[in-house]
Amino acid sequence: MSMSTKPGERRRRPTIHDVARVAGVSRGTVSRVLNGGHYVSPAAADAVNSAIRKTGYVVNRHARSLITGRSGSVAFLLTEPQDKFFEDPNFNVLLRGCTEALAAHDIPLLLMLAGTPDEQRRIVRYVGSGHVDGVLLISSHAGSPVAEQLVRAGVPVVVCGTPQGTSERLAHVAADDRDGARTMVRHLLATGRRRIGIVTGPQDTPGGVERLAGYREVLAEAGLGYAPELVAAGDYSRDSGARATAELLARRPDLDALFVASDLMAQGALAALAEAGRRVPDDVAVGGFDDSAAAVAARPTLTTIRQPWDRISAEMVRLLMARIEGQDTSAVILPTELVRRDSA
Amino acid sequence: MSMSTKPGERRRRPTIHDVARVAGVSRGTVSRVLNGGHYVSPAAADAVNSAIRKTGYVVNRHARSLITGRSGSVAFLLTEPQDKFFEDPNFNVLLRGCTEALAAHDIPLLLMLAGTPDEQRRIVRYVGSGHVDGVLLISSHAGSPVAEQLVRAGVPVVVCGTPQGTSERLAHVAADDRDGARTMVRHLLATGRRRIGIVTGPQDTPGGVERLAGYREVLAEAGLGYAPELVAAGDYSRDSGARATAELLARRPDLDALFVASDLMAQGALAALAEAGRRVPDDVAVGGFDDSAAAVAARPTLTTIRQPWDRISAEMVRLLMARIEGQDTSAVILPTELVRRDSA
DNA sequence: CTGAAAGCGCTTACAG
DNA sequence: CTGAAAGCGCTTACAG
Repeated sequence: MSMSTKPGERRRRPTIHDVARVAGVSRGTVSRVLNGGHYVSPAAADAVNSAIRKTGYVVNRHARSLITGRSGSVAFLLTEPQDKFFEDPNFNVLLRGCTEALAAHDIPLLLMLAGTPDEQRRIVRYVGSGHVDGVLLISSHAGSPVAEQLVRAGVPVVVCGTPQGTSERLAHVAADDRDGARTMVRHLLATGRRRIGIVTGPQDTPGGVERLAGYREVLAEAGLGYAPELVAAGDYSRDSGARATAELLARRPDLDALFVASDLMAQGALAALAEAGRRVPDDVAVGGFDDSAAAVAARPTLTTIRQPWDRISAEMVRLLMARIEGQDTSAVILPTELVRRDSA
Repeated sequence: MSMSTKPGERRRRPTIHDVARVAGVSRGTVSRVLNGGHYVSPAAADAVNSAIRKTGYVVNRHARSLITGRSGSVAFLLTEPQDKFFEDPNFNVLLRGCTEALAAHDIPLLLMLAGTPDEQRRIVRYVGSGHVDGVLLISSHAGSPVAEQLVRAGVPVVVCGTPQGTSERLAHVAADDRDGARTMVRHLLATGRRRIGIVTGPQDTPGGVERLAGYREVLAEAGLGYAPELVAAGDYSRDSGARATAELLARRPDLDALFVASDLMAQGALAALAEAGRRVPDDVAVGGFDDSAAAVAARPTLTTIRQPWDRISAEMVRLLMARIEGQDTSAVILPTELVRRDSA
């Protein structure tokens, strides 16, 4: 169909020069049409557009990026094992939200997975050499060195969740974990519960630490004190929620409520409670966290704390775009909300 | 720490020119060190390497790509709604396999999601303008126009699964679906079953069509003929497997075996059979397809057809690399294998 | 509104 | 082994 393109020989793609020749204008004029058509006569614009169609011209982004210093794309970077995220319904919502927010800027999102140190090296090098304009960094664990490496390389970065330790100055967007936890525990107290256990997230994640802190604050405030045997840790997976709950029941069979630091773990908790013959919420009230798809799918449906994922993703993109433009934006903390369903 | 970098003013990154100056060599020599160090004296190489460290130099990939015509990255492109894939354990395995196979070439994988026509346009434009060297295209549905658009734009593409219709000439890698189906149905026959139903995949997907075809072939070969009321369609989701199975049971309560065209749907089928009070495999034998994590997680564990995902991903990457090098590679069909567990 | 020209940061024959 | 030079395909002041 095309003239003598042997297999193995890539057809030379038309350049701006070919378009200019066909249109009978200079390359500068073609470029002006390509970049918004300002300062171009209608006649010239028409000629160029039809020449573009005739030649099948597509801009060479490497050349453009070399000059503008922009790639026109943004990375959504996961620095943890992929399975964990794909299992988590929050992740889906966040990914979709960011994709949509970027689409409004006509910017494609590139999802990058860097679960192993080896992959992290590769990705940091790739990103650091300019192939994206910025990074939306998703990592449940706080101390990841990737964020700092990227920042040091001069890449605009916005983190999802509150970074801990030295990297506190990173731009980030997060829900108010501690306040959400307080709200839930107050709700459990308000329904008359007094022996309230907690299944926490990992203690090296901000959500793990903050939600536990909120729980302790409210119990102290209610004069109930802190009982270590009412605390068990999960890793945000469904199974870990079941395991931790079984543990708590063994230690404190008189448990009358459970605050579980994620909906997915709460699903596991419900399974463990059913296995142990406890009725929810009659015997044990259960409160989750996230208001993810898992909360609605659970039986009974979960009373939970809503994280505003749509706003989180929108704010992440807004902050990142601002950083890319060179503004020195910092952090956004968003409020949570109690969602009452059947479990508490 | 660095000299007068006001916020909003990006620090000028060191170029090859800076490195050359510090090292006291020409830019050509720096470039040679960067590209493998051939034809460079040890002394010059040392000087360059230490100058790179001193300046914090990182190659500008746009400039490099402009010359080499290569971006050094590959896209893993999904042209369907993301949830569907993330729910599917096969997807995880395929993604990991491709990531690893590319890592051996030191090439980062860029995951791109293009579920909506709008996103597809954006991604096709982005990819077509040269930002990746090739595309691994994942789509359960056959007729996606994305593949042809990419090929027309001159982008090397390898498809997972057998493309249907006009795009048959696309390079692709697939398991032998039809033969796998034949193997499973023969196995069910060998265990004495005679009223064998099937839950198919969507009939606009190659797996949906081919696995049904294999089922029909073996039944014909066994002289059992084809009973339309033994056939129900699912969409590869767990729920659809449950629904289709309930339907079949209503139509043919005397069913004694079920071939379900994916493990995930087979999990749904098991749930529906349990609900209907049927014992598996005593009353109804169940055969799945994929040998995914779902097969081992199911109760009873699933007898299934193993798709060699590790080989599929390895072959996809191999074909794509060959295409990128300009070779005119075509298709690879890989054999499947019966895996016996408890359900049949 | 338009063209000629400089230049983005690299790689790669080409001479030596 | 090394340097000077051309050139990849674009954008963008600069004159007109």
